[in-house]
Amino acid sequence: MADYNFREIEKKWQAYWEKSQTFNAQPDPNKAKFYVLDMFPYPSGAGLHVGHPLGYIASDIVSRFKRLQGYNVLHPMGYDSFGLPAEQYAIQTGQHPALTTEENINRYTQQLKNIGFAFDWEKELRTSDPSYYKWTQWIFMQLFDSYYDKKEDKAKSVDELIEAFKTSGTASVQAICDDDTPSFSAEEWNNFSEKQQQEILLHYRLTYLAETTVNWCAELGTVLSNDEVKDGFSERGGHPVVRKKMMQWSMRITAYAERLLQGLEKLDWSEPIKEMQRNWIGKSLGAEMVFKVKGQDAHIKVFTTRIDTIYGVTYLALAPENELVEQLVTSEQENTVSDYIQTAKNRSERERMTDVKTISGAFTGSYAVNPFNQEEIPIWVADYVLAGYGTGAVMAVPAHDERDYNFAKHFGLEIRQVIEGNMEEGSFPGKGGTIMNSGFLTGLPMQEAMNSAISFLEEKQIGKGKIQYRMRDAIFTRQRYWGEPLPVYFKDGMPYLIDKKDLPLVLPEVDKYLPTEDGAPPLGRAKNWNYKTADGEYPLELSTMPGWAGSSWYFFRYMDPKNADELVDKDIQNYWEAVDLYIGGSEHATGHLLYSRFWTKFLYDRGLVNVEEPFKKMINQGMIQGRSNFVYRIKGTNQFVSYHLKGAHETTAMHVDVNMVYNDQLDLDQFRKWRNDLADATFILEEGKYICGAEVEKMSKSKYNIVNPDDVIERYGADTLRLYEMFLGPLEQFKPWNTNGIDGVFKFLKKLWRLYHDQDANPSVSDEAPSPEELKTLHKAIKKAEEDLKDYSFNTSVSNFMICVNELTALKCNKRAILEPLAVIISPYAPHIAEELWSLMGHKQSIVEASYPAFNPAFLVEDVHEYPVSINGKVRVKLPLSVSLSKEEIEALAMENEIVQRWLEGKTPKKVIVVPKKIVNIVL
RNA sequence: GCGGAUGUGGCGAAAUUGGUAGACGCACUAGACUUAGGAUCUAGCGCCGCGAGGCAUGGGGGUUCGAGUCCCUCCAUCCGCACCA
Repeated sequence: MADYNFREIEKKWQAYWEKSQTFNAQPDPNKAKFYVLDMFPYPSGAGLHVGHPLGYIASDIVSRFKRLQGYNVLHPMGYDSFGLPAEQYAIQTGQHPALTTEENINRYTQQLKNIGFAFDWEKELRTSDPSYYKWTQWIFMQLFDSYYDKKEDKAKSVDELIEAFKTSGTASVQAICDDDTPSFSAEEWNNFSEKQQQEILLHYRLTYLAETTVNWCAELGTVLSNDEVKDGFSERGGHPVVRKKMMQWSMRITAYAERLLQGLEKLDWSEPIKEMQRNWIGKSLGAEMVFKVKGQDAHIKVFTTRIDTIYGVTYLALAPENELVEQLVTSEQENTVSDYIQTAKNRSERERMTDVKTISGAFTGSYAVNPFNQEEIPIWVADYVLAGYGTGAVMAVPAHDERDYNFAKHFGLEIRQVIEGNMEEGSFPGKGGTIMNSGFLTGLPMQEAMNSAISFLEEKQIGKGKIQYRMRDAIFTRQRYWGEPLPVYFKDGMPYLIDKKDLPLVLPEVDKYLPTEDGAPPLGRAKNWNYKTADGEYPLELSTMPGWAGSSWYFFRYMDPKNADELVDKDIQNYWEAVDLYIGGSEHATGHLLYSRFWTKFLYDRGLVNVEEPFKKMINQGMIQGRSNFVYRIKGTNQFVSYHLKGAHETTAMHVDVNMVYNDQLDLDQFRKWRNDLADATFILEEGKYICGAEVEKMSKSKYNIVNPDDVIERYGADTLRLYEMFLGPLEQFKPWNTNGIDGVFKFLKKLWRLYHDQDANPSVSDEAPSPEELKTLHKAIKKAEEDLKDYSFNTSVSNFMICVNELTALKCNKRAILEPLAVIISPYAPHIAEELWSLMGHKQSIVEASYPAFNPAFLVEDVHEYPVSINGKVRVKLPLSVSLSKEEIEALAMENEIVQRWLEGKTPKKVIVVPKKIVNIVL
C-alpha cells in the first residue's frame, strides 16, 4: 500500500545511482559514443535558482535517451571556479576565495544531485584546482612557444622559426606577426643579443607581451576584454571603463580569424549565434593603399572597401589618436588641432559612441596626393575615424558615404560624384552602379573597377588588395588575485617561461586581495614571488589569467580529468573526440564560444587533439526570467487591496515574496508573518481572496522573485520540477518562471503511478496480451517521443506522455507489455519514478540498462478513417474510407457517394485532390 | 541605423511537405464522489449568435480549390552589433 511518495523514491534512487556509479563512462571501442555537455556554472554565493537547471535537464534527457539507445554517453559536470565575485567577497570579508568557492561548490553539487542528474561525478573538475590549472598554464606555454605559419596555415613551434631566422633571416618566413616587426638577414639575427632576439620573437608568439590599448576599469582595478565591456561599462558591476595603454599579455586570436570564420559553416549551431560570431570577426574585403603627403616625407596608409570610388576622394581623415597627426599639423593649424584633440580625448569613450550625431574635426593644414590623379586633397582630423580599426585613417568619398557626406557638408568640402545615379539629399548611389568621372575606371561596373584599381596599386607598389578583420587580439591578463598565475618570469626585462617540471605554478598566499600601494596587482603582495633558475632568482609575472582561460579547454579535460602527465590521454581523446551536443546560454556567443574554438584549433595544429572544432552541435536554452508579484497598499494605511479592486484607491505597489503566492493568490498568514510591520495588516479581498499583480522581471533577491529548486523539489519532487521546466515552453525561448500549471505535471505523475497500481495502491501489472488499442496508444507515444527528441521539442514530448497516460487510464490498462516500455520512454524525463516503477515490476537492474523500445508502425494503422469530403475547400461530409485504398480508389469512392453526387448536380469536377489521411477535396 | 528573432484563446502553448487551427496543461463553469483534499472522476470551455450559421492565428494585400504555414508590405516587442571606412 503506497501512494506516490516522491521524497522517498527520489532519495532512494539518487543514493543508488551514486553507490553503483551508474553514470560512470569509460571509452569502449565496441560502442558508439555520445558526448553531451552543459556550460559549466560559476558557483556563485546565491546558489542555484530555478533557471539554472533548465539546460541541464534538457541535456540530461538527451544523455539518458542516448544511453537507452545503446550509446556510450559522457555527461560530466564541473565548476568554472575562478572569478570576480569570490574575490570581491574576499576583499570585503578577508575570507580566502578558495574557501568561499569550496562552500559554494558544495552547495551547488548538493542542489544538482537533488535534481537527479545523470552526471558522471567521477569526472568533476574545477578550474581553480591546481591539478587542473596546471594544464591551463601548460597550454599557455605551448602558445608562447608557437607562431602562426601562413604557408601551412597552422601554428608551429617557435623553434622552427628560430631555425629559419638562423639560416635565412626573415626572407623565407611567412608568418603572422605585428605590423612593426623588423626584417633582418640571417647574419643580423645571429649577431643580435639574447634580449633583441627575444624581443623580436614576441612579435610572432601566439601569446605575447606588448603595449596595448586596453579597457581599463578603475573600480575593479583590472583590464577587461572587449566582450566583458558593454556600452563603455563593465559587464560585471556596471563600472565605467576607459581606454588606456598598458603592457599586457595578449592572445593572437586574429591569426585564426579566417579559420574561425570558415569553421562556422560546418557547425550545427543556431544561425543567430553563428551570425554573431561572423559580426564579431567582422571580415571585410577591400584594399589598403598609401597616400604621400605633399612636401613631407610622410605616408598615410588607409583601408577602404570601395577602392572603385578612389576618384571621388576629396579629403583624408585621421583618427585623433593617430601618431601621424603631430607630424602633419602645420604651425598655423597647431592650436586648432591640439585643442580639437584635447576635446576629443576628454569626451569619454561612451559619449563618443552614443553621440554620433555631432560632427567635429579639424584641418591639419597639410595635403596628401591622390596617386591616381595627382590631385592634392586636404588632411583632416576627425573623431568619427576610429584608431582601433583598419589603419586609423580613411579616404573620404563624400558623394558615396553617409558619414563622409555629413562631414564634408558640415565643413564645406567638395562632394564629387563618381558613380552614376540619382544624387539627391541623403541618397547615395552605392553598390552596383557604373563608375563615372574616374579616369581609366570610367564606365566600369563596381567589381571590375575595384579589380583594375587594385592592379594599379600593386603595379605602382603603393597598395594591395586586403582583408580586414574587426576582431582584435584578446587581452589575456587581469590585475586580480583569484585566477591562474602566468607561468612566466622576467629576466633583463624579457619574459621567459618557467620550467615545465615546476608546473603548476600555485597561486601564492597574500595578506590582502587588493592592489599594492604602488598600484601593482595583488600578487605583488606575495612573499618571494620569484623564480629560481640556475643563474639566479627572477621576479614572476604579477597578473593572472582572465576567467575564460580555464573554460576554453575544459571539455577535453572531462575526458580524462585525473591525468597527471597529460592534459588528456591521446587514446581517450581520440575516442570521445569532441562534444556532440553542447547546451548553454547564447550570452557566450562572442566570448567563451569563440575562445574555445580558437584554443581547440591551436591544440589541433600542435597535434595535441584530433578535432578542430570543440562543439559539433549547440542548443541555446532561453533564460528563465522571474515573475514578480505585487501587493497594493492603500496610501497612508496598512490596508492592502486586491489587484482588481485597486482602481478605486490610491495605492503603492510593493514587491511580495513569490514563495507566499500560489496562482497569484496571496497566503495572508504567511504575509502577516513576513515582516513585523505587516503583522496587523488588513485586506480588501475579492471573492474572499487576495489576488496579487504580476510582472516579468529579471530574477533577483531585491525583487523577491527568486524560486529555489530545492523548494519546488520539497513540494512536488525532482521529477515534477524536471517535467515542468520542460513543459514550460520551447527550450530556446526566453520565458518567465510561473508555477501556475505545475500541478498539471504533478497530477500526471500521480496518474502514471496509479497505472502501475491497483485500487488499493498495491503494485499490479498483468501479463495479459495487450489490445490493439493499447498498443496503438503506446506506439504513438514511442514515435512522438523519438521525433520530439530529434528536434529537442521537450515540451511537446511531455504533453505527449500526458495524452498517452490519459488514454491508458481510460482503457484501464495495466498490462506489462504496455507499462514496461512506457516506463522506459518516460525515464529520461522523470528518472526517479521510472526507476521505482521498473523495480516494482520485478526488474533487478536499473532502468538505465534497459533499451529504448522499438517503434512498430503496424500498430498505428487504423482500419477505417473518417475522411472529410469537401467541395472547393468547404467541408461538407465525412465518409468512412479504408486507409489501405490507393489515392485513385479513394477518389473514385468519394465521387460515387450518393451525397457527393447530389452536390455535384451533374457538374464535372476540374480535379479531385486527395491529401493522404486528411481530406478529399473536389474542385469545381 | 544594420543584423537576427518573435507575434495564435483569460494564460503557458500545439499544429510533418500548405490540408478539419487551438493538441496537452493551467485557470474557469457545472456535476459526481468523499475519511473535506492544494484529492479524484465526468462534462463544458476561441469570439459573436437561442439556433442554423458567421468570424477568428499582429494589420493590410497577394498566390492557391485550400494559408498560422509561401510571397509583398506595414506595425509591435525582444535580442545582438553599432561612426568598421
